[in-house]
Amino acid sequence: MARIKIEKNSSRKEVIVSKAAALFREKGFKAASMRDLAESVGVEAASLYNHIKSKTELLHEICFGVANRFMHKMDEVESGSNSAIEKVEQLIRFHIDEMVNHYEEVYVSDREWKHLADPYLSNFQTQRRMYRKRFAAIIEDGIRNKEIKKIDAPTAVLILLHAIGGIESWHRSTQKINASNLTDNMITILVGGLELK
Amino acid sequence: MARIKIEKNSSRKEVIVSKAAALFREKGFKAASMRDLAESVGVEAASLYNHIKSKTELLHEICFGVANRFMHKMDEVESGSNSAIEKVEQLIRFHIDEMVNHYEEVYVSDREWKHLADPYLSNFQTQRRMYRKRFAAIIEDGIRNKEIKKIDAPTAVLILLHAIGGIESWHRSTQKINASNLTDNMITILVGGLELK
DNA sequence: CCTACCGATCGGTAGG
DNA sequence: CCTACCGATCGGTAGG
Repeated sequence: MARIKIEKNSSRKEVIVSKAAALFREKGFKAASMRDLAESVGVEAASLYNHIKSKTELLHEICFGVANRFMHKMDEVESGSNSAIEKVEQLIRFHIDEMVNHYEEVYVSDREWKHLADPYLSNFQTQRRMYRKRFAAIIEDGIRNKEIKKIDAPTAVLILLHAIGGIESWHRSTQKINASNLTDNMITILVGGLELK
Repeated sequence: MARIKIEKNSSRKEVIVSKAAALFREKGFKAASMRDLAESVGVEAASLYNHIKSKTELLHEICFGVANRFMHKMDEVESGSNSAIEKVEQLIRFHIDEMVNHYEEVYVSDREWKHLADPYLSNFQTQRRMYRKRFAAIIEDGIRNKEIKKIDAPTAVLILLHAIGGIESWHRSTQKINASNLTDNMITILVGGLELK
């Protein structure tokens, strides 16, 4: 009985977090009100607080959910035995996959993290900085191995991440064909620009 | 006398718009209050309304100021007699220049335009769509001329614009050397990926 | 999960 | 350019 209740509560919370992500993406964190969210969930605003502690808690859940997935992927890619250029392509494909399948959450964690409160804010910023450093280290490996052009690795990382994260049409192309087309174009343009000729 | 007063007012307004851009960039449009802005200008909140009509008017000024500059540059580039790849490079350099010299305004017009009210909102969206179409048309010319790889032009435009617009470190590198380094890297990575080998 | 409600803050106005 | 102030809306709580 208690077990079932916990499960019900946590799935209810997941629904709220997911609806919050959609709302925060559409209106921005500050402009989205808890009354908006309540309406989209189908309850009164006060009822939301039986499942969550605060509005910012919703933002934590979204931002760290995304950050954790990226960190785990980075662990996986780093420990693999692929070439640097293959690792870069793996990461690009993962980012695209995240944009296609978790568009709202990724978008929000990318553009609304500034509204996190401070123990979480600096934690998030640190994770972000580390992720980028590890990504740049892979590119630097590739430069040393003569797989990748001699470019500034941190700049290349920013270009890759923003190029992918900026495309708003990912979520419109849930049709796998379109997403796959977009992905191929992306890789051609981005990796084509990186590969040693 | 009247002349001088008008000039004083308009320069006062320019200061307010500029301070607003810095504040909107830092906190986001919704989270930045008119009281914050008043403090940064050095007056009481109510006094701002002798120079501006509303908070959203500030956003109009910022967004359309940027949009107009981009449109004029596009006119200039289009009417030139350079090759397609040269035109693309001109536009990239202009975007970078805008990021270095008008960071706050460009950042805000890029990420806070959603908060425009509706006659302005759709106008802005249309201008944006048109700019991207004209940019894509240049790339398509380049593809036809065999200057540029056969890629999807609209996707390439989004990649270019977001790659440049996403770099937060532009404004930290007002030292011309750093900006120039960043620019060269950018061109190498982006155009290098576009040029026909 | 709801009704009822609170204190804080917001954009903006009146009047001088 | 300021003081004084308004109505609306916000995140969140009490109590059931």
